[in-house]
Amino acid sequence: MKKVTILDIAKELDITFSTVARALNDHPAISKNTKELVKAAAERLGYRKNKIASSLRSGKSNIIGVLVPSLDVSFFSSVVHGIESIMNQNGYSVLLYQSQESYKKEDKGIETLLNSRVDGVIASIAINREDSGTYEDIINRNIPLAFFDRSLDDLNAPSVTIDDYKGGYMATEHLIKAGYKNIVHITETRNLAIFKERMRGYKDALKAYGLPLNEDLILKGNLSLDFGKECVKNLTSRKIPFDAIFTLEDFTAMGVIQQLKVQHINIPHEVGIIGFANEAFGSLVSPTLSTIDQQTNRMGEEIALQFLKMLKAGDFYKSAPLRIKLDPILIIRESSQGPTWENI
Amino acid sequence: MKKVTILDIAKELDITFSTVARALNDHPAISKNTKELVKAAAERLGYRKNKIASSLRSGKSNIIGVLVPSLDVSFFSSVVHGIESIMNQNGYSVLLYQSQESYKKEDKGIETLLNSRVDGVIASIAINREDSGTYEDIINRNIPLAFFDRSLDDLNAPSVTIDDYKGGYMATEHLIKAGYKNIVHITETRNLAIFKERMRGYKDALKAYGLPLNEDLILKGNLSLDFGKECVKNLTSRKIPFDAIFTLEDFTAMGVIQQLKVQHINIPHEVGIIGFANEAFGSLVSPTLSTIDQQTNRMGEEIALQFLKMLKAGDFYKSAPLRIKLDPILIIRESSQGPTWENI
DNA sequence: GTGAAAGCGCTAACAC
DNA sequence: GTGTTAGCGCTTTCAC
Repeated sequence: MKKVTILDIAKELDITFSTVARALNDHPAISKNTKELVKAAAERLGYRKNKIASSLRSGKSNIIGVLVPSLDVSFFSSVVHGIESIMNQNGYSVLLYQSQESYKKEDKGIETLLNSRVDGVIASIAINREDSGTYEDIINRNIPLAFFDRSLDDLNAPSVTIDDYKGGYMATEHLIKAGYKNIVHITETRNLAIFKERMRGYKDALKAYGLPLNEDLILKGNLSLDFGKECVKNLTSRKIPFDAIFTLEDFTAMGVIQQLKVQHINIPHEVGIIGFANEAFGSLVSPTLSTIDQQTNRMGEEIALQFLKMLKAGDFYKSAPLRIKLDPILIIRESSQGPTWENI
Repeated sequence: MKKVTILDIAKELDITFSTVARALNDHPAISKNTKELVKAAAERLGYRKNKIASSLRSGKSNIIGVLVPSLDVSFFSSVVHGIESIMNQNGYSVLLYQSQESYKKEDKGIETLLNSRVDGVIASIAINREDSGTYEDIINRNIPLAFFDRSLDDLNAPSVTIDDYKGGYMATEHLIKAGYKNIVHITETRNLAIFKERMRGYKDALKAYGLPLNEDLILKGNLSLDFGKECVKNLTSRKIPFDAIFTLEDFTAMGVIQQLKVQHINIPHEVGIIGFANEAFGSLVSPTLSTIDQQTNRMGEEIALQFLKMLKAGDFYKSAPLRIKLDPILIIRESSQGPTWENI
């Protein structure tokens, strides 16, 4: 099939290509009759508008760049799912880039997106990012930028995150109310605001309920199922008393559960557990895992809608950026039903 | 920041813009000295190549379209993860489109990708697609097309799938060898080759081991956790004897497990179970779920590499398309350890 | 209501 | 080794 342009349609109908262009774009000054003729001819010839040419000329690509650490993490793929759905409904396409949790690849990604002349960028930063670096380029070029979940708050860009502080607080408060007293928190060594916030929530909840803050009960490492196991081994071998664990995310919690089972420590009666993120497996494992839901789909949709507003508004960095914090949702399952044996 | 073009660099250095263009593209005929000067100036002025302009002129966008049902399904997000990683390493970007399992949205997606002048399309078809429809447009335009997992074999396009027949056979064979005799298969009503193949494998394995094929033991519905539960209720209420279940995918298997537990039927001694897909939760649930791994990351990488070959080769539809079938991997866990109580 | 013409920022063929 | 020139297929301003 030969590629057909508006010129071919123009020749076919013996009118000029500018009339064709206008007809195809539903320009008001074109008669209904002409429009119909043009559209019929376009269909007949198998015409497809060349978006590249129109982007070059108009300066708008109708593409937005989405930069995430990795689609292999369900949290991100779920948010991207939401973003693409909404963007798609509004006439935008999504150009995807994964940083693989490396700020270097992230910088390369921003460069690629910028070169591709995306109309905007939605991003969630890599775990090892130290400075705002290349992100500033986006702002300097006056291209809309928005963050979700992991944001750079120094930059004047809007963001949609969940309230991690509140999530940490809720999780800890739930354990306290369930009757647990020596609550361990497992967190990350690496420097990411969301994890710090969760820990801050943990600490404040303890304080609010008059429980002592014991630094021995805060364990730091690199999140993973195995790290969860290690933590349990570590605590028990050091004979540190504890009756509940709040982990920074669900996989670590799962490691904790597995190791406790190995050591025949009853969940939830001897040790209560709550994770964070509401991974799919939480409702399927035994005992089912209490957790904090992050409203991933809602986050994707919310950031996309926010972004569309920005695009319409035009002046992206004039006013203070909107920072939306979604409420985390406490999901209580079997793993934190309370130490009912404690009175024995 | 004003947008800077090769013309600005040319003025700055008092040379012509074509020299600048060549220098930036590392053209061999340009002196090392000039190249360095140009690159330094580009850096200094904050130049970014306008990919849109270069795509328009060269006819290559260096973007490939990826069309999948939904990123909310871990199988697809995992494959897309692999595709993007490889493409990215080879200088291509990924334009993402989700069909949401609707062939209408899929058609719209193909149109969008074609309009965006992607250099190729990698797709996995929607579950309700009946004809090859718009996919033919891609081929007619001589744009490389490749499928993964769910393909349209009528079209002359390469594909990477797993050998679903073999997977079905392996799963069934495993149950037989473990000692189960009355093996149920739960499959889909909707018409998708991959599910039919799994069933064909099931049937052939029974035959190969001299077990009778009982149509009562083949249940059809819409895959879901709830459907798994229903199947168990259905079988037990109709008092149909069975001692193992092979489900078309893991979530359905999970429903089966949950319902068997409710009815206090022991797994794996009274009933053995194997799923399909190796979802993340399989190793975390209790009992851990035997399943068939689909090599998702490998599939993504394989299809991407295959695709890059196509792009280099140039003549996309001249020869018979390569259809790569990856071997499924049997993963044996607790849920199918065999009916050791049967001898009691 | 339609036509004419310019130009978006590059690539690449042809000069010298 | 570098300059000249002609588009790629649209959008958009200015005519009439």
